[in-house]
Amino acid sequence: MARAASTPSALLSSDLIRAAGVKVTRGRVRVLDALQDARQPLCHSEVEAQLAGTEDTAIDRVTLYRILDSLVACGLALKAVDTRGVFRFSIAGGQRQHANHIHFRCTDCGGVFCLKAEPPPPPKLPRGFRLCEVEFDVRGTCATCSTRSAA
Amino acid sequence: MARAASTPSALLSSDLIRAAGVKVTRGRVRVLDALQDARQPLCHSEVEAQLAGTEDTAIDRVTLYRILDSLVACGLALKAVDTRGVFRFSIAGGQRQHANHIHFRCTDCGGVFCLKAEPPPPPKLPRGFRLCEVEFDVRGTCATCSTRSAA
DNA sequence: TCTCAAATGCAACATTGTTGCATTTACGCG
DNA sequence: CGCGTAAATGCAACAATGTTGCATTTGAGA
Repeated sequence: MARAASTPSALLSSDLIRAAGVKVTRGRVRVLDALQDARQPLCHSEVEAQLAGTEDTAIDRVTLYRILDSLVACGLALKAVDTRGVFRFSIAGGQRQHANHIHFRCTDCGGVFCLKAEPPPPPKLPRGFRLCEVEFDVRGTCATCSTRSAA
Repeated sequence: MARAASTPSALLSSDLIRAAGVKVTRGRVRVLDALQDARQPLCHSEVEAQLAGTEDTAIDRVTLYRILDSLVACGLALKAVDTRGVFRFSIAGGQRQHANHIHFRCTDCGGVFCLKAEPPPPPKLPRGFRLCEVEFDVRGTCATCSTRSAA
């Protein structure tokens, strides 16, 4: 059970969605809950799998794509491409919580893991260049994929 | 005509391929030529389009995928994902020149600039994780785009 | 020249994502 | 509370990208 009834997250999700100015639907709440429960960005199929674990009715594949895009459009989620070329979605945390740590990207499963180390300061830029964002990515194989390929 | 007969690149391509330890085939030479002529990484369809501009026979779609992967496997090309989730291929310059510096990616024009600073050492990974590659990307606007947007 | 592993071409398939359209639903309003 | 409407959903079909299996061709070493 990904989200226990004791946690008030369901309320929070619907509030967030309402505050974002879009309709509060069961599908959006469930998807946003799933993204919040996840500790790493999820791709479409992973969200689908998460929801399938619920006893609730399954969400249509296309609808899920549209829900994810709508969450991105209204600023509640972030969309990024993983190393396999698949889109992954994560909750858009309040204040750019992805600014201050390093991402490990598994080249096998495409998973993204947040390392605890903080990224080094940005280097000097050539004259006229304007800095916007710094991203420190480490690529390799995660523990699961490493053991599987070693077998 | 992407590659004039006066340039010795065709020879160079075949030499590179031979030196890489794989068979020198017309397809590999043509694809490597196309990648060398390109000033940006090309995706599968773009390489296909380039080759279609030749009067030579077209290369099969699947074969092109395999040629691109083989060039990557033997170290002659690099494979990366673009923002749309599509794989793009570029020639792997002489000695892994992308391993030891930082990339500045302009969010306006999409251009990639190589900064002279060297990336910091990789952080500690969780148990079982296997490191493969480290990438330090800085995003923002380049000098040209900065002045243009300021106008 | 001969031989064989590697490369190619073709067909079929898999995965990811999109579009069109009919139906259902959220939610503001009387 | 019931209505009306725009948004959201479900379904089918399609599009783009990439992969697998297998028969045939070819590069290159003996």
